[in-house]
Amino acid sequence: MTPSEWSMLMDMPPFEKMGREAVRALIRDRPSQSIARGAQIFHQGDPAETFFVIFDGRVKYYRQREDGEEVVVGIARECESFAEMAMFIGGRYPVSAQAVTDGRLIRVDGCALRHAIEQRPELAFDLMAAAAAQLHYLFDQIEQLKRRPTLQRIADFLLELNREQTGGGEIALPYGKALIANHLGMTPESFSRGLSKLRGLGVTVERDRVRIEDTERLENYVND
Amino acid sequence: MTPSEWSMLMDMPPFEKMGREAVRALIRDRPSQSIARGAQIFHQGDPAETFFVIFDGRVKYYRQREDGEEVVVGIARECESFAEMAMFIGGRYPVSAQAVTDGRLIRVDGCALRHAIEQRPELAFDLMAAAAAQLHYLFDQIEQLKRRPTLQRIADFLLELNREQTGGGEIALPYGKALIANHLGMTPESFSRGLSKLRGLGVTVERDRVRIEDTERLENYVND
DNA sequence: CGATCGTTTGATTACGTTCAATCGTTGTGG
DNA sequence: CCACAACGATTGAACGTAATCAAACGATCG
Repeated sequence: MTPSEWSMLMDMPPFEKMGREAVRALIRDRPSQSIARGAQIFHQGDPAETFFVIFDGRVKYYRQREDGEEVVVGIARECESFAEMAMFIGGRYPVSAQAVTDGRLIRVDGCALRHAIEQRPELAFDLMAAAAAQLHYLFDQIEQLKRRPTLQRIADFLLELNREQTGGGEIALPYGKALIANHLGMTPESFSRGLSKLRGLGVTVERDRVRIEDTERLENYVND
Repeated sequence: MTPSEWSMLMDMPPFEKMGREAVRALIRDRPSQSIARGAQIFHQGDPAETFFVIFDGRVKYYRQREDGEEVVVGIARECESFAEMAMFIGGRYPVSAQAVTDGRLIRVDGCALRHAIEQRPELAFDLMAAAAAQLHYLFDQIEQLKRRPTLQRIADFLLELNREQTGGGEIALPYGKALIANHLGMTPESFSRGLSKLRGLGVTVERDRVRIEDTERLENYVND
């Protein structure tokens, strides 16, 4: 685990409140590990004994349907943790997780975390805040899926990416378009066509680079 | 608060682990209250100082859009708590809540709950389990919205209701069809037409009574 | 009885999916 | 180095599903 990974970890709730020694005890013998694109991190239904902190890369979590189709329900990025809550219900992961880029992450043992909480109950609040944020995010997603057409979902997604990145209208799509489409709840074809239509509102796409001419315009199209 | 309400409360996590005295302290001066159909319980964006336990009736929670349209993201029923997590993120409710039937519920003060957790950290695990269950439920919903046509969503809903109720194929729809339609992410018209189509699979509808001739058949239609 | 609300039914439209073909890039082996 | 697969993305045509708009129906209530 590199010094930068340490500092990343120590800036995150709930670790920042624990102090260096406690965190060291928490993750003791588990070093951070490199993960290759496509690597399976866990499967839906696996016993959930750990959760994860991503130092680098992206991880999709998704449900696997009987017919083999995947439905993406979220994508986590560096500096985020995920599956924190799985350990508290039936001890099984409710989704599968797979790396969509090369990256690095660390596993945190769930039992150790429980012990830490029992000793310092305040830590529970951080976890609950994370859960609440996740719930909030899913509410958003449901609202979008229910009442927003594909074009607006795409525009929303681009604007959100823009906010996360430079904010200057120059966007790099962080993963393949098929995955984005799945994430947004549409087919790759619809996503592609949607991007084309957005040309009419000052959006140009080339490869995985997207350029928004006028952020304002797109925003108020989205909030029409 | 009636004795039956007390026993309902004392059978629920996290209260059952707290003991009668602690629970009494937790809800001290707040009696349970009757709620009329249509009563607003809280609005999206309101400061979240309490959460709720429903003794009787149903409560929808939903997002309010700028254009005034409502998008239902969940419906809670008797013997369930809701909004437990809202207090841990920004202190604002992320959704609005409204009673869809007459009913009774009780407010539980968030600060008092926090103190209870600080004294008995195990309680946090119950809350986290509730959050995890909620997350699980929302994952399900997203999967359904993304990949299931209206007919299957309707059939799923009926089968789920059947499981909750008698299990014998006789179902009473617990609230208006327009609300069910919204909950399932479709228009009332589509819901109505869907019910009609299900006649072909042995489902008869009359008023708010639904009868499933052959549960098996419907189930394996859903899981085709 | 007439008014209102919720539900149903009908006709039409629009949207997004599906199926299929093409294009462009990347990577591989001859 | 080039030819050729393999993959991801795009484009096109046709279809199907659900939304929309509009009207009728039925129950409940004053």
